[in-house]
Amino acid sequence: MSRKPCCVGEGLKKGAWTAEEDKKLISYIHEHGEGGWRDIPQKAGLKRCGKSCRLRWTNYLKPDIKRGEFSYEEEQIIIMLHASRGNKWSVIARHLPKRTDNEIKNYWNTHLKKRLIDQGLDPVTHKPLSSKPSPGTPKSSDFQDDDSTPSNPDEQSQSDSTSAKSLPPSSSCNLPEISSSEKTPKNDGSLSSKKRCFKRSSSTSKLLNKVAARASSIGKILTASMEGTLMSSTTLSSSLNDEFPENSQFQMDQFDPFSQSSEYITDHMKEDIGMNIDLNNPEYDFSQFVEPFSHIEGENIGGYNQDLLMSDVSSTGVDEENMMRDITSWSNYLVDHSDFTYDLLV
DNA sequence: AACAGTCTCAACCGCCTCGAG
DNA sequence: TCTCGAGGCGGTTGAGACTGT
Repeated sequence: MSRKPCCVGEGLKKGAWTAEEDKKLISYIHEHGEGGWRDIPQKAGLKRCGKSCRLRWTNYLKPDIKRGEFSYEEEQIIIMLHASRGNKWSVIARHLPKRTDNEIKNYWNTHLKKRLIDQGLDPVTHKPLSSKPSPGTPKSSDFQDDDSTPSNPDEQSQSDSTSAKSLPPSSSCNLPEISSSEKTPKNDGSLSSKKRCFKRSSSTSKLLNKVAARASSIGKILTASMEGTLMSSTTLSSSLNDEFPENSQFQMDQFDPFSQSSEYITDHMKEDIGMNIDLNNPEYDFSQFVEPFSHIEGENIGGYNQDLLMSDVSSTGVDEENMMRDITSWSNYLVDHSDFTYDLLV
């Protein structure tokens, strides 16, 4: 069955939108609301097709869209979700409110994908590109075996995405602690950029462990969410965006970067928030863990709640178990192979 | 300063899904 | 059940910006 293109029409304009066109579209939607895209161009006095209007609105003009550089947490969420879902940009976008699927897709293609390649990882499978195992390749015991099933059997190219052998990407060059003056997005992934980012400094180990701790935190939250033990609708971001307190266990002088386990770090995260909890206890009510964070005022990039995750998981038919294996392995990897992570990138 | 090569990302294209009739 | 159309989705393109020589 063939269908005529939706945007065929005499005199329809293409290409970049002008400020005048934007103004017309915004004005019309403010007055009449979204929907009925096919009729909008005529009613709004635009020589565009309805589809173009919808895209312009949803991707750029909508008032609650967040623009600009992606935060570290956003990057990690994208990478992890991509590892388990593949190029399901709209699914990934649901976990990053205020970001559009188009923006995430672009960011992946121009930044994150290249970074994975630079690190010797296949951006599709998240496995090493070369058959020869690299010195820091995680021990096989760090990852589950290959009985994982594709997250989406329809996508052969993604068939390995959920493999628990997936190597965790280390996006260390985008660590939030890198000063903004040093962080030149243009050069992400370039050798010079890497060298700049990874001068062996006193903060390197600290940063790597922060990465691992945060990854671990994300993993725990996702785990709890999928298990249904994440009771509150607290946000992920509030637990992740804030720097560790000054007296945190992540202070450099107390830190042995190569002997930490994710459990160690998680334990000290718990100390940081002043709670005595057992995250490894399957009976543990995870809401108690995230509760303190939910009181932190301010940012909310997440809106990363249980309902969202569960609806996402159920709608995509992802293998939750394998996804969590990946996340856990990913965070463990960063801790257990922090020396390799460093060497790889320098 | 000029040119060529590279990068970024807004926008487009075509297919898919879903709901209404 | 089938058809049709609106909206959604992911892949791709290309203009403009940027960088290197």
